[in-house]
Amino acid sequence: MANPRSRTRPAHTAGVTLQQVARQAGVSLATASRVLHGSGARTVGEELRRRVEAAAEELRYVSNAPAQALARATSNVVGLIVHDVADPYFGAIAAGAMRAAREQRLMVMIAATFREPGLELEYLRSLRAQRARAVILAGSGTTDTEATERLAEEIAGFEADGGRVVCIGDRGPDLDTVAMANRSGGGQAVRGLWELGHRRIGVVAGPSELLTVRHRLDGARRALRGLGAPAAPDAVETGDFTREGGRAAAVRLLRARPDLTAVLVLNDVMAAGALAGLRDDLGLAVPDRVSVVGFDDVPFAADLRPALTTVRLPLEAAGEEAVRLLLDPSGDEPRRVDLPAELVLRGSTAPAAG
Amino acid sequence: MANPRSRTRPAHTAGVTLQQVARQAGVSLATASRVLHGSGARTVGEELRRRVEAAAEELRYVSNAPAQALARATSNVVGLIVHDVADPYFGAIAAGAMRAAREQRLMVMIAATFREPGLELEYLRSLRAQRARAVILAGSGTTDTEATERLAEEIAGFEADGGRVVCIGDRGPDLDTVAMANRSGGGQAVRGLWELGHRRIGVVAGPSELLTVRHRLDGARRALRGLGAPAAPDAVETGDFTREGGRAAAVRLLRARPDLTAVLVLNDVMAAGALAGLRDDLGLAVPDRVSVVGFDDVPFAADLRPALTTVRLPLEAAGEEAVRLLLDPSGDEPRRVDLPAELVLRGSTAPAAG
DNA sequence: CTGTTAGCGCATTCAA
DNA sequence: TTGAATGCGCTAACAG
Repeated sequence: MANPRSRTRPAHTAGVTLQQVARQAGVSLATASRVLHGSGARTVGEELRRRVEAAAEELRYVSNAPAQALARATSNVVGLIVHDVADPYFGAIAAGAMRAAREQRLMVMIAATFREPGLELEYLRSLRAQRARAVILAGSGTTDTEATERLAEEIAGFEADGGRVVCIGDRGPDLDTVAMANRSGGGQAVRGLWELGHRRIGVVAGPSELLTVRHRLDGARRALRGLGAPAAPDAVETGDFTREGGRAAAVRLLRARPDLTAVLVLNDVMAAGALAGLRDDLGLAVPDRVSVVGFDDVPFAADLRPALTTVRLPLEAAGEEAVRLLLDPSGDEPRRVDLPAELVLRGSTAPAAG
Repeated sequence: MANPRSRTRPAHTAGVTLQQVARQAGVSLATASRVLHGSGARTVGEELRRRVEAAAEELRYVSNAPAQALARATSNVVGLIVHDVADPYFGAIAAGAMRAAREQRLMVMIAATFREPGLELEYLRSLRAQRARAVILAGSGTTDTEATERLAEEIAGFEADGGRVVCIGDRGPDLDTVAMANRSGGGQAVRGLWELGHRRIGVVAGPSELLTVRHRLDGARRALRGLGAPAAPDAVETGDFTREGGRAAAVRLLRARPDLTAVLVLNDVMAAGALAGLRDDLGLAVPDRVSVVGFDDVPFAADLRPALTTVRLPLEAAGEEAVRLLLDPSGDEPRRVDLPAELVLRGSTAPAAG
């Protein structure tokens, strides 16, 4: 029954330690530490350096990050809290963050809340326990003041311990944040439709407690008002930030307001669902009967048919910037990086009929 | 210039330690440890327990995971190495893994190699340094024996230290693996096309050094042979596992072999590109002129137009199973979980013309 | 340039 | 049930 190369192993056969490497190289622990983990400064002689390196190689030494973290009181781990890694929006942000992290030799610990409200707090706490050097809050803020309050406390605690926090999207004035132009994007979308002749424009929105949704919607409304749009009762339907949520909301919207000639959907994943709903559930042609604009410009947006006109957000760049902010030692002032939005016209929009 | 709530902070104001909690509660360090981190066993009296909990709460104690990891010689961190988090294939796997990790109260450290060959090894090493309790290798294995060899060594070392490794997709007979039915899927795709009357079937493949590609292709070829397909020179074009790679390869393929009536594209992301290439670059109607089958059934596959017929793989389940294997203490025998593939017929395939 | 020493925060024997 | 003591692997003064 025994394998040639047996896979049995006690909990932890322990690994090779720095001490062992030092002994083997005939130097002190400190010297071994200096050559193997020393911060650049060539403060060790050629000969000893060589011996330590040889010993490490020979013994297949692997450093112990937790021990280092303990001794140094700081780690090279950064946390990234998202709603859902499978969502292309967060996938793109995560990709950007990981690319930047690689350059800085940081490891990324990702936590997904799966949109469960309390989990963000819980994960921030876990990341704090891990002594992550910093945490990126990639998900949207919320109008739930109670939750926001508690999160703020946790953030303050984390920062008091020397950790850093960067938010993607506004969460509060005294936090470092990378802000994408959600308001401006909402405005651009509406103006784009307006220029195509659309006057009755509806909106399919995500959960109204999300700040991101609020901002996008706000931008759209402001633009509408600025354009002198009829002060009709708002044509806004809300759904989950998912494909099915978008589908259902779009169907509801156009059933209630068949006079609409255009719909702004506040995220591409929902827009994919909206396109399906309009076509399959309602038999409405896009863009001939109704134009559709999405938000985010996730990778598949251009592959939908009709190709989705959408507000492009620099998602990967946001992830990269967040990591950059993390490392850039800040003074007393909170930092802020603003990233632009840009309307990308594709096939899902057309001039208003009539 | 100073802020009301000043954001200045020394490198690490240190956090509250267990020792402090113990002192505040008037108990020993050991007792505090037992109530706050104790493994279930109610080994501490009501009274003391209460006092410790109160002190922890009051002091806002946050445990120090690196210190625990050091003392216990084991952590609650698992690593997940993928090619690209923004790729929906890996996004889905990651989502499954994170869901399972949550149930087990594990933290997930994700590393993305961005398809750079050497990085997998490097990250495995880093994860080993982090003393991750286990690592999931989600990317495909390779035919590069040199690299495979070195990776195997690293894995062996990691396991010798008590770490566990699970591969998604075959990498070797003595490794725990979650295998998705790539061969079977390739066969099903071909048989599906055959039943629709297609006899001249081409393949758009990913990088030929990837085992995943090999297996899918192998399954397709086997099926073709079994069906008595003409032993024509292979109609296979290779490209990157990306949208653009798929587009270019599909265009090349149909330029070289305009007689083909169907194309199997070995992954959905490439298939999206292929659809675009056939339509926009070559003006070939799908499915009327040529049928297209993808692989994976990523979320957007059904939203492409025509909706993509594809081989569905249980991606999320694979991620979940991998975590499950990780925790399930194994005996000496390597484990293996086989997950099925299933052809999903949608609009991108049609009966062969003529 | 190199070695000695004293912790980092915690889990865990071992005694009491 | 509780506490005292030891060490996990490493870094960072501090001395030489």
